[in-house]
Amino acid sequence: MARPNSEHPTELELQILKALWDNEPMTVREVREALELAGRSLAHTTVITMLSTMVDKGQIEKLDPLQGKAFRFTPLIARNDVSRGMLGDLVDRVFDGSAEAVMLSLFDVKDLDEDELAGLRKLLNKKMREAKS
Amino acid sequence: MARPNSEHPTELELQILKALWDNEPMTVREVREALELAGRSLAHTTVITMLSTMVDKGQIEKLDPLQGKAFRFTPLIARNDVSRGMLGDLVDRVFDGSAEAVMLSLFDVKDLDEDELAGLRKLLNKKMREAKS
DNA sequence: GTTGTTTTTCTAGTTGCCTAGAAATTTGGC
DNA sequence: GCCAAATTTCTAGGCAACTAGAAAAACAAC
Repeated sequence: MARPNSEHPTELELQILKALWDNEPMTVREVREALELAGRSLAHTTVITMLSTMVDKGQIEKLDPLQGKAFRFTPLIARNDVSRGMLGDLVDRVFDGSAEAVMLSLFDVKDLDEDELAGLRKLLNKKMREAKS
Repeated sequence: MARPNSEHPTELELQILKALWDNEPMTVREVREALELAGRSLAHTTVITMLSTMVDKGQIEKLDPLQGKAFRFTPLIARNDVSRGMLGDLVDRVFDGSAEAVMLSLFDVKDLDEDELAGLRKLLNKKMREAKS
């Protein structure tokens, strides 16, 4: 019985994607340095292995070297698509699809001050105006 | 921030917890049937193994049989704590802690109608009134 | 073209999650 | 008490994610 295993990036894949989204394309060495800064120290070969599997999965693309010898990598999937997908998955799996439940938990998770709450309401109002047309 | 238990239940653990939250305590057989209804057919022994490890992890508690021979299991962790923890984790990991980004994605994830949006705004207004005191 | 560095390929191991069978135990029915 | 059925214990294995070393290949520089 195969696991449902949604096609969301794993934790390390996500960290790598975030680095690439911020600054694409990157060489293996650059990715490794970015991970180091993010507090994840990995061997060079480990990063290579990860990038290879991510290419196999179609998450990123391998670009030929410009002048040197190092391949460069660039993301093939969009940040918004990934975050939307992961949020949607969580909403369904944990909150049984209830947006209200998510919102309530969100209040608990982060201690939002008045300004932030006002910002959220602004978003909401905008969305409501859109919904009426 | 709210990050006491960084150990989240796994997917199957979550499914079992949801069954228990809805209807505790439950025997192994009852849990297995609930999982079956949820579309996850497992061998009896598999369910037992899972429940045992969940007891070891402190997620649930094993209660002695009442009249029969079957142990009963009841959750030790609250639904709200788990969902809050998992949402908080996602917010940090994927959305870099931005509640606004979550909200925007939430609009994309679910096609909320006017009533649902109104419900969300109601929640928000209530929260804002609370924030002022 | 030889040397030393960087990068890549190949290979392999560890861990956690999930899976379940065989055997042992317990219970209910007769 | 004895047997069949249900339940639990013990044990084991597969897979995905993550990790990285040794060896090979590519390159820069002389």
